[in-house]
Amino acid sequence: MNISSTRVRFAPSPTGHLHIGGARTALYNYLFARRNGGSMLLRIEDTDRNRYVEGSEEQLIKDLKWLGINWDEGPDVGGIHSPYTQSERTKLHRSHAEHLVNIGKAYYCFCNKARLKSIRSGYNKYDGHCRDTDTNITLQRVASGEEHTIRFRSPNRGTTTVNDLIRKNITVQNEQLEDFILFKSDGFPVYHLAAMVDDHVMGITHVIRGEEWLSSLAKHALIIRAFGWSEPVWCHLSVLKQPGGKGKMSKRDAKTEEHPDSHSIFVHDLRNRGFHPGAIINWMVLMGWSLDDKQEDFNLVDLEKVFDLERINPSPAAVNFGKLDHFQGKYVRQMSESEIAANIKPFLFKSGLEPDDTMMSKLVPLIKNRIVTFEDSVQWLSFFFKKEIILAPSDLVGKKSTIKETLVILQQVKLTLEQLPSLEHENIESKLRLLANKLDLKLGQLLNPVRLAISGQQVSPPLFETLEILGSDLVLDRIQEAIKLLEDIY
RNA sequence: GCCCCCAUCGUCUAGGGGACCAGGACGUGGGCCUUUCAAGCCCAAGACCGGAGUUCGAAUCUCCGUGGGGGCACCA
Repeated sequence: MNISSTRVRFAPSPTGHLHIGGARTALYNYLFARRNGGSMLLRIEDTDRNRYVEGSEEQLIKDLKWLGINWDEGPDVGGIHSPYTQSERTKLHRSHAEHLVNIGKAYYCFCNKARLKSIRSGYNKYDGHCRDTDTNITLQRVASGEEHTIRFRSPNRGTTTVNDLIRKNITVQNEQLEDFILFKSDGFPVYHLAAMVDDHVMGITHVIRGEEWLSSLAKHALIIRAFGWSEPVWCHLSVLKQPGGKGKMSKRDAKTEEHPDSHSIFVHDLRNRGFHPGAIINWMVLMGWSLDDKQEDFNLVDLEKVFDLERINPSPAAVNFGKLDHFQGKYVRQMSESEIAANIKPFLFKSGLEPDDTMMSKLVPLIKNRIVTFEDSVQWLSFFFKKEIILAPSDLVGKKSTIKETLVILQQVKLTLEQLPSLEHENIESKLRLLANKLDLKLGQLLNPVRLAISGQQVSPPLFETLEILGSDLVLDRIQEAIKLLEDIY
């Protein structure tokens, strides 16, 4: 085994759905590991039993895999450092906490929550009440089963300096630190201890995580130094901000009047909306990282070759859903038509439409430049499948037109189409162009009532192809229906 | 209240003392194309947070403001 090779981890807590902030952290870890020929681990940090959400671990794994982010070791695939679920490692954490007590770097604390609450009042730090109690006494109290925690003995003078890869040296005054808890009275470790122990034992070389950890970085470095271990390379990613750039990205669906182009920040919602994982990856990777001033289109394979921690931008990035749409549209346009068909199908079925493959192969070319998400296909195509379409007669009449004119147009078009042996779009086009000419109308003026009559919509895929696919029975029926409606109000 | 981080077009960013009256992308406005809507192509508007300092020279280095963000638990 090459013990010097790069090892990174994504270590989420199973408290809810994966959102794009977490996904982006996972992505950066994954890419960095692949770039360096190293290993990526997934570790579930579930030491807070109160916040545990049933099923979220499975969902998280599903979402990551869907995005194409994989790992070499983890709770689902195992590995030489199993288990990868933190709550199953508490014995290890406990023994490490006790070791710190033995070497004088930590101590048992018997203060109850009521007392802590009373001394804290506001932002006061722990007063060190149990810090200097005689060891023989504390050991006895622990042995007798008295409820206790283990606290880290923080230095109260001097400074602690830690180096972050993209932020350089970060120095804190030690007097700012308190004797924080390493091990809780419920028998579980606190994150600070558990993560550092696991990272060390699992051979993690680079810790790439969110900015929210920056303020406890000194604690983590102090723990590692107390054990006498060497530190990983630290790399703290900035947070993601709301679309407008004001405030932290919020978990609620951000689609509002202010941000009409917004989407949910949860990966599984994006998936259900019909986004392609590749588009999401391309979009996410650029929030806080760039290669240069030339290339913005990347797929996972590209990124695995060029991703670099040094080019991460430390300043917070606002989420821009418009750009997600852009990458998604681009993705669709470069996909093959059969691929698009395969992606669209589930959405059509979900809406109760039942396309077969030959139908799909005719339809996809008409909409592939018009859809953004795969879900969009539903509104473009549903009138092809419905038995009846709902029409308001007034919609049939264009703004600059009259009921009479519209009626004439529809009647003439119907007549023209009836005379065709079969509906082929080239043929329809030449005949209707002639008709427009004859009636002294622009082609658009002639076509719009027809579009409405057969689709029920102001906008539709290109009309001539649409008529061909619909077939003459349906087309003539719908035009006749529209004529009837107009006659009723005329 | 205290600590820490960050600061280039509306947004994502390039830039790392002279190559910058600051480049690209999304979005926006306009044009071309056109049967609607798109797609595509072309054009345009649009930024170095403020103030000191260092320097022959500052978007770039330093300091101070200001603004934004993160954190200060027997949460992660």
